[in-house]
Amino acid sequence: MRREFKKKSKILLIDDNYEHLAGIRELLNLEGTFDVVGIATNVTVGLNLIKKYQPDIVLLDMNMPERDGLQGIIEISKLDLGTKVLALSGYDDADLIFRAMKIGAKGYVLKTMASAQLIYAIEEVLNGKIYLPLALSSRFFEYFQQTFREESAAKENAEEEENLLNYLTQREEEVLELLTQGITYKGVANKLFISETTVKTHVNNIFQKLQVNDRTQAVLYAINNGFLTKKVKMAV
Amino acid sequence: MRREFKKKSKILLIDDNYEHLAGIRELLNLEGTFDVVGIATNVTVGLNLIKKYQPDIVLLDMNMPERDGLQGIIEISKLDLGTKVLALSGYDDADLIFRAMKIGAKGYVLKTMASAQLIYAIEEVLNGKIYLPLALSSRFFEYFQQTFREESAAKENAEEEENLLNYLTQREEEVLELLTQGITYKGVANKLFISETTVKTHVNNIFQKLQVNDRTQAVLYAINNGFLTKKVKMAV
DNA sequence: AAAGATATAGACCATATGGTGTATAAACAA
DNA sequence: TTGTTTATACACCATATGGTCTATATCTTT
Repeated sequence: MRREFKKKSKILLIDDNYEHLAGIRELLNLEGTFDVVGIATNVTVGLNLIKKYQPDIVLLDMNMPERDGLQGIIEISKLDLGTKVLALSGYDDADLIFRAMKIGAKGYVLKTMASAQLIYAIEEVLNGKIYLPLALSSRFFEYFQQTFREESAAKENAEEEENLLNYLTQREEEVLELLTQGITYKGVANKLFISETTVKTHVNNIFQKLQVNDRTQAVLYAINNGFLTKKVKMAV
Repeated sequence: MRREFKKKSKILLIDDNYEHLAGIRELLNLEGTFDVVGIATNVTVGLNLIKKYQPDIVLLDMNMPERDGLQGIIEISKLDLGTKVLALSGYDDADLIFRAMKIGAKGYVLKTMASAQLIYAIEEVLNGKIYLPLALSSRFFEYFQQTFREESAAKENAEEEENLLNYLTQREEEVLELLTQGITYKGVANKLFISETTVKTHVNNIFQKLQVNDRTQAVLYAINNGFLTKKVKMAV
């Protein structure tokens, strides 16, 4: 009796176009190294099949009515079965690609692409890689950079204009930090082991420096000018 | 006299390794379709050459001391000459790739890659495309998805646990919105054409519903629970 | 018709907050 | 040594804020 050394990878297909669904199944069966454990024409059915058969990878059509592909990716990842999702779509819509990749698709291929490329994509994803064809990654990056361009432009402006927070002394920063937590003067005094009047003095100085005239505005200024993020800031 | 129909693309090279610099220059000169207008071993000199020669594309080494590659990309884009930047690096450091692409590099290639691939990358970028070799885009996406995984996990939690903001009435929301702008009760009263005591009543109800006991905490709750972003929220 | 939710508004009181001025000790810079 | 900055602290006072209760007019829902 022959032992099977290489277990076939379990694949599940979800696509509202049944013709296409059947076509891919044929293709994958012919290929021989895959085991198509199920097909579904909508996400709801697909999810049940995934729970039942626990496929290694799901080929998921993005352009479906009702619960669409993006939602599908989210639902599948919520199942927490480690199922990999390879997104399929008829169009190279940059926004769709971006969102799909962002929420965790392991790859994205067009239906118009050669079957060999689909097979390759599936294999790459099964090997734990993320696969996005050059043509699509190009679209992705345009969108990606455009998205961040505005963001960084805004951030730059914010950093260009002088930040009044820089004038605060060490102690004043500590006080302000506590204020941004909604703590009362008395509370601040206790936390810092100083008297309440001292806190008031610091607070007044903070108001002067930030050119505001009450707590709320000071807190808002701090939040809007990166006071909190300074300490946490990702190096992205 | 022969007319030149295809103008050679102007290229500038920046790399602190002179050997490598000279090597690439040779390669590009042999290729014949490029015109290497300058080479520099640091960003400062490079910037000056860019201003002088206005190259179409800059090959920029990422791993340089002092003003490094990332900073270089930023500086170049600040010149606002539309100069395209192709990042060069010895390593496939995911973080570096991610950051370079984020701040606008048009491509990223490894020094170890075949010269044909470098030429191809340059041509793609010159044609207005963004080029990231499959091996690198794969690294990029791993990092990209990881970065967003935590973010979306946090967001999901925030949305799962019931948001006390949902209990606010229309009017209370209006009042809260004004509070988040640091406006005083009297100010709110004037803006909404109601009496100050009415504002106080609303505010007290808001405190009850949000389970806080002062303005600052209410504002913080609102900010931390997407009160403001609800209206602006990008669909990213 | 009755009950409930909402927006309005007042009284009363306690406390928190903000404004201004003054003062002292320590650390530091000119 | 003198002047500056910083952290500390208090007095005094005005106003803003918050807590609780009551009350009315609409409007909706049952």
